[in-house]
Amino acid sequence: MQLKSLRLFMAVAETGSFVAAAKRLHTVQSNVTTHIKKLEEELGVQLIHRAGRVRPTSAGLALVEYAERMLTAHDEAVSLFKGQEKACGRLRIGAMETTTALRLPPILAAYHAAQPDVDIQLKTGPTAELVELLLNGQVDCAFVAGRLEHSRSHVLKAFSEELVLVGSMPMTTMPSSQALLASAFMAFRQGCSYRQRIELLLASYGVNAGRIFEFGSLDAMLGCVAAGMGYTVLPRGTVDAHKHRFGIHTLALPASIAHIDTYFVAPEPATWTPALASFADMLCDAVVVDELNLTAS
Amino acid sequence: MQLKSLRLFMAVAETGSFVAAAKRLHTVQSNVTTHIKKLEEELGVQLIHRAGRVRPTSAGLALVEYAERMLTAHDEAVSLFKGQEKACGRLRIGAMETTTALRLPPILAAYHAAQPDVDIQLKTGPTAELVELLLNGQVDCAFVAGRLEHSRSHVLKAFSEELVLVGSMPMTTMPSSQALLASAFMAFRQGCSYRQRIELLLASYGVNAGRIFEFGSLDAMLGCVAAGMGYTVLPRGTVDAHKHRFGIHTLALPASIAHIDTYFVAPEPATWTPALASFADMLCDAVVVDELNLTAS
DNA sequence: CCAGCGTTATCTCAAAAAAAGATAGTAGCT
DNA sequence: AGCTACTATCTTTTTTTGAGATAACGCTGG
Repeated sequence: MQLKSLRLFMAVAETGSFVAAAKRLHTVQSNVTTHIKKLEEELGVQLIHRAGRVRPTSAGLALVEYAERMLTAHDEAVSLFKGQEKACGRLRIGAMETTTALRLPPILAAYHAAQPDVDIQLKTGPTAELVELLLNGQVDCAFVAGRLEHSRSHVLKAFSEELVLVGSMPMTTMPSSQALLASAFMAFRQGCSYRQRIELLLASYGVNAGRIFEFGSLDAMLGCVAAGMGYTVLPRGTVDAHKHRFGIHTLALPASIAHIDTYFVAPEPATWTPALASFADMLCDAVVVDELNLTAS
Repeated sequence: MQLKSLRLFMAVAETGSFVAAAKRLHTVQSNVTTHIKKLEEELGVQLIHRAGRVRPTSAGLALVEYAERMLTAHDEAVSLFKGQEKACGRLRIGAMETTTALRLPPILAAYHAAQPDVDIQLKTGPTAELVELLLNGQVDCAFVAGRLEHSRSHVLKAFSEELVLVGSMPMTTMPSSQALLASAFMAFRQGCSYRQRIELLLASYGVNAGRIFEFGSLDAMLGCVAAGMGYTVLPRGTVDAHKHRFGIHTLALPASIAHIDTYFVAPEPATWTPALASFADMLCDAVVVDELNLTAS
């Protein structure tokens, strides 16, 4: 059974004429006859009354319902990829907790305004997990810390973050090695790239990674820091946005450790759905604008 | 876009291999490549990741949903016509009021027991209207009084009825011409074949069709006869079934007028859905059994 | 009842497409 | 680095499709 045959069949059913159906689909009457005949042979039943008025038989009417479902699904699939202007369908984004909290809200809002028909799904997790999700095709794109080693991926530097030490008390200098050793550190669960920085930081002070508590959410983590449980390391922007709420304090870290980039990663552009393509487009523009602003200031 | 290509695409998506997909659908790998490639060209997007593991891209996953809808609809359509054993779908039956009341209930019950997946739709109307519905394809088959003149139709004599005169008082002889002239007659609405018999009956008594009241339902009609409004003419079986309820009385009519056959009519068998085919089969058997019973007794 | 008109079925040929096999190229694995 | 298993490409054969010409059919009006 071919979709082409079903289209011809529907045209015959609607126009009540083989000639008219042929004209509508830009072909000749003999082809309509052949296609209908083939459908009839395939299903073992006469689909069209030829005697007198040309119209669908009972069997034909029954087929109409299924043909409509098939053709509608086909048309929708085509318009998903070939539809001009508005994208539709689904966009699954993976992002780190900190990116989700600070960077994503305005981006997603802008995207939703531009593409209201796209169903946005957001998954949060540490970098390593996000990379895994991306490679398994469980997300369409992701925001991760650090360049993806994988070749054949589209990578775009999205945001630059400055990591700061976060504690419950005001700090002017780095706490002593002993103080660090005595404190707990809060981090996202295994695979978080910020966690590596914490370990790097502790190592640079000659301290072995001591107690590291794992958290799944930013709020819980900051809450514990505020309660004096210990320290954490987070992007300055993320902490600033929550400073007042939690009553926490920050200290700049050495540049070598502090600077971290967030990248937008996705498979090759050739594999993108229109929804993803327009998201990447928007992001690219936003980043360029961002960089211009930085240059200007 | 071809359904065949979509099947191959789904097989690739499921098996994660072009070779396996080819094997599953009994073809060779090069054809799988060609079909997928054609799909990709048509939609302007890469559907399958070839590097490393073979798996659907984001765009491919989006297509999967539509492909499933198309292929499911296709499979259902095929099984509607080619499905062995149980028929499914819809069966639209047209029947006269009297047939519906007396003959159809046991038949429909038996059919529903045999084909529980068929959605039965019953339309009631006079013969002329039913013939019209049948010719317009608004019912799949019909029970009508009198042979259908139309050629290219499947016709089966389904039931033989004996018409009787129905009145509110016991009758031993035909009412006088004057009594008939003074009385009203109840009939179904225009197009009812029994109504023609009433007029024939009156004519044979030299009486012009006087007042004929039209009814849409059997119950209403018998109720009015019982109330002494006048006479009607109906199959004996139909009246007998309601005699006690209404307190009405019958009188045999002359054989020439009394005898009337109900036919099962439908388009050519080649146009039948499996649901209609099994209904006609059942009916045919039932009629044969009926005739054997009559012969035996 | 028959001729004329419009419609569908059939036939034919050329062109296009699909299927299958052979081969080359590529990625992952040891 | 070489082996293995996979996909892409190329080629040939076969099948299918599309379009035109023509025959057959069924209405309709005289």
